[in-house]
Amino acid sequence: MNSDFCVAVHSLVYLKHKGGTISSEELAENICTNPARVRKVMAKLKKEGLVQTKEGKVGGYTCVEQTEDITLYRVAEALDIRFVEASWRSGDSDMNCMIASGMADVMDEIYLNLNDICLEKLKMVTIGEIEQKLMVIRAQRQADAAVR
Amino acid sequence: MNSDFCVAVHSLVYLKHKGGTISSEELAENICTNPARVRKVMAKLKKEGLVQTKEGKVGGYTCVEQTEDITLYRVAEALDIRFVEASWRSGDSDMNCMIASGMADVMDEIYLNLNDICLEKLKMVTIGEIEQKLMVIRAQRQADAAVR
DNA sequence: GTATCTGTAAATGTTATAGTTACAGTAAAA
DNA sequence: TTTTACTGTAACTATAACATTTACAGATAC
Repeated sequence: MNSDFCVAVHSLVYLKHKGGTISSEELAENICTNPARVRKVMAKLKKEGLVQTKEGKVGGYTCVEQTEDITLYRVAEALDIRFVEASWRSGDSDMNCMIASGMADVMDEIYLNLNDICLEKLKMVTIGEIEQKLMVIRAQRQADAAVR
Repeated sequence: MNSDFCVAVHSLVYLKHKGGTISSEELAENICTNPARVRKVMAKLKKEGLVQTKEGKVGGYTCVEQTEDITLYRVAEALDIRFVEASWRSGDSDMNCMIASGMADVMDEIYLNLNDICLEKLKMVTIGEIEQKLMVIRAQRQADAAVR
């Protein structure tokens, strides 16, 4: 699995938290990657209406105004992420063997099924929740530091 | 995700279906990979008692006799497979930013959670069921061919 | 003792993934 | 209207993960 999903989620949390219009360079710096990669990922999010973009000077990315929170499911769908997938397939459909000829399809089906379960689970997680979780983590860290 | 899981499941189905002792070379041929890879995977299955091995002449691998069927969960555990995992982590724990410093951990937790769900699901799938599914597929193919 | 297997490691190819560079198109601002 | 600072996108390079190949020590049947 490639990590575009991380880039997308990280970007969305950052946009939501900071507010306003933010460039691919600033996002890339925070994510620790390069601006071109960020732009590639964000372009897909835009296509699905999860962010707004603005070209030209003072351009960048902004959160779409919305009452409801974006789920990670929508992010995954926008990027067409496959969480569970095997690039390699065993056997060969041309072989004259029930197992060798059918195994790859059976495994693909299993992986597809697992992937669907993951997507379903991600309907329960939102960008807002992740932002909150990060705030809690920070608070804990500060509390720990104060004790020392 | 590497595809050792495919190799393991394919091998187990083959062993169960054919019966007897089978060499890594025969398994590799059916799976369409190389014997060394098969042996590496099978060694882990042996460690967890999912197959028996025999070295020397007339050696090879055999199904463990068992009343109950092996679940794919046990196979995944034996190989220590991570179905959902990102090799790449965004941000940097040393950065002075709540998001950049905490994001990787939050994402890891999400992936770990998804992985657990997948494992749980695989408790519901057995080697025997896959064997049966392959037999059904073959029967369908033969029926289709007869009609033509 | 020889043949044939497993177990394992080291070296090599191959493919997927991330990074880099570059440039056309767009829009604000000088 | 020219400059500046962005996005969008493509082509190329670097790196890391993955699979293959080769090799050989150890085990066991014949």
